[in-house]
Amino acid sequence: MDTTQRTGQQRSADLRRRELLEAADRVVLRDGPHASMNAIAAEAGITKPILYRHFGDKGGLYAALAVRHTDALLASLRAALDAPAERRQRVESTLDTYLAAIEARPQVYRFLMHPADGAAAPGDQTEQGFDVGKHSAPLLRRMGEELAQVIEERLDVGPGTQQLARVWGHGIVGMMHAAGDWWLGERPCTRAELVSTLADLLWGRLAAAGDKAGGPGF
Amino acid sequence: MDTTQRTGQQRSADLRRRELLEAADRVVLRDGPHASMNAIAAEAGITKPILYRHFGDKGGLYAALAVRHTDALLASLRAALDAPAERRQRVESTLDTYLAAIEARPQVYRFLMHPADGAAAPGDQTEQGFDVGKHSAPLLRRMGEELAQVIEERLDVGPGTQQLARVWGHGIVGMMHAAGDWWLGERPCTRAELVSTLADLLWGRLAAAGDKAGGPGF
DNA sequence: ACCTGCATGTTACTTACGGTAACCCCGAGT
DNA sequence: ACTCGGGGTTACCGTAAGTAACATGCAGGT
Repeated sequence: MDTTQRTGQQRSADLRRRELLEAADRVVLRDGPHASMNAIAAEAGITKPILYRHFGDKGGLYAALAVRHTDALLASLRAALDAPAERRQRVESTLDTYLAAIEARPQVYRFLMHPADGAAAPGDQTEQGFDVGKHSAPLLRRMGEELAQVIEERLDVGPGTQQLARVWGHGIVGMMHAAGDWWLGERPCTRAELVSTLADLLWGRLAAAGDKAGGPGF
Repeated sequence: MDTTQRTGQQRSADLRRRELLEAADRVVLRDGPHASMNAIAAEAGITKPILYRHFGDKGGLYAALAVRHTDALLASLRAALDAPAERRQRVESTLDTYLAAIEARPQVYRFLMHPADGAAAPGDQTEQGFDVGKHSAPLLRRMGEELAQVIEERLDVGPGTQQLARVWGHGIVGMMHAAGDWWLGERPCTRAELVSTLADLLWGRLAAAGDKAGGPGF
């Protein structure tokens, strides 16, 4: 086959793939992460085997979907993180960007945080341990690494910066995630209040606070 | 039926339930969260319907299992949190207790962090939104609330303490969780180093750090 | 002794879903 | 006219959740 033809086929295949992803997106956003391959295929106007030809298995499809959304969110976060402003301002802006994203499209959020679930084939277990320590959604890991890199590049904390940056990166992302998840479920305050309170925490207000009268102190 | 007989039956049922939970525990710890009801029943020396009679459905069984382990872990954490010592010491001790627990029994950790997955019955969806904002494992929520309560009881941060305590509680727990998960997977440093670095983060070292030379600062 | 009530247990089934094998159709190239 | 490859379908398998109907064993009342 010559180059032109091959390109044509490639293009067509890529377009098809995109259409399928769009359809899958609609279904997942409508039915949640438990959407069946049949449902997705039906939404796309085709049948299961085609999905499998394109994505291998359910994990592959979900991974492809997740990468799209994750890339988009990470781009927004990078923008907030790179803006020219004071550090506190930037931290608040990044937190707010993340929270605004999960608030605007909770379904996407829910989907991204859900681990693939389709990794453990029967009888695949090496030794007796399965996939310990890989619970977190890829999105969290990627955000953690991204933030770690920014911290390492920009912050001066003496020796051991690299290690510290990674710990802090994952830690801060985890803080943001957990607080965001809880907030999204209960809505106990405005987004701005949440952002400010979290930034306060990062700014050491926990250490600075006084003990409450009467107790042995916290 | 008179009281004696009823008590006897109740006791026996409770004992049976405990035996079943023990068996389920063994299987889940051996095969991971994907353990089938058949496997669990086999381990207990019985068959499926009995499990269903006792626990309703798979979610029920898993919830019962999770509560056991969660209670145990929370008890340890409370102990560390309530020890008579300086605040920083206590925070570090609590972090270390958590990390030691997930390090010692990663399988349990993995299981606890895994959402039940068996909540979405087909056709149960109210409106078009499913269970947005309830992604986090029950363990995380419970730890967050617990910590929030301690903070609120012990810390003096002026007005709005209650709200702030809950945000911080969930935030700190999330930080601990994400950092712990990452650390458990990559083991980039010792547990003590991780604890110390995280405590540093909570103690405001992020805000206090200087900008790296050459950049616009973080 | 016999029947009744009830918890305990079983086999065998249904349903749903991920994944796959085998076949089909149609347009392009020779 | 003929085959050849890509896009598509039907029909199927294996597994696992959940259930219905049937069997068994042990109290207690008559």
